[in-house]
Amino acid sequence: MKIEQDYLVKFLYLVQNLISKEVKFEKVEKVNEMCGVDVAYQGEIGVAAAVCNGRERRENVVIGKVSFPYVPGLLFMREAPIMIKALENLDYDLLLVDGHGIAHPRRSGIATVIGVLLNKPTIGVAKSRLIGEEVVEGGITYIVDKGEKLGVKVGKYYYSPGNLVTLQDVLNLSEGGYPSVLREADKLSKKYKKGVNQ
DNA sequence: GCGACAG
DNA sequence: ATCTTGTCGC
Repeated sequence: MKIEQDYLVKFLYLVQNLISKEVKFEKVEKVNEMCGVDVAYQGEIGVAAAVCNGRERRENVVIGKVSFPYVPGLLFMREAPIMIKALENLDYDLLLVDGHGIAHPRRSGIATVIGVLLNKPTIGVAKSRLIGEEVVEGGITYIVDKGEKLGVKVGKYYYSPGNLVTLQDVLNLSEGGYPSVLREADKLSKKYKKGVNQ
């Protein structure tokens, strides 16, 4: 029972290492439609909300039981499934995910996993640091781990590439403060979680 | 062995 | 993430 857990963690680490090798760093072109996704909880029930702001606002809310526990470094196992469901039928040029991208021990945070699985440009936006140190260079605070610049910290938030974007793209986005689509997704998920029980 | 540790 | 009131400040 305990051995199974150890093997599962080892297996998931291997999967993350493979996913990190699939990441592409390319400049994002023409971001007309941007989308943000977040999850709120009411006990074991997760409420995922995706909000997109393009010519017209589009949003999805998915409610379901989330059984995988929160394990630092393995957040994708808990939230990626319901987040991906919330993203169904939505179209966007850039996706913002609540959590880290490559600023992760195995360069495979939830924004990276989702970006590789969906083959979409993604950026991870987190409220706290998972790894690395903050190094200021030329007025910019970078998230550095083992000599690698993995992302930036702007204000109280940490931004890092998920997939199909460059560090410069991340810098440009972060200059705008906390992204409205994420704020909207957060608000929407918390709004719906209240009506879960009754 | 001792901390750190996305949400 | 969530449990939780008021309170200090722009």
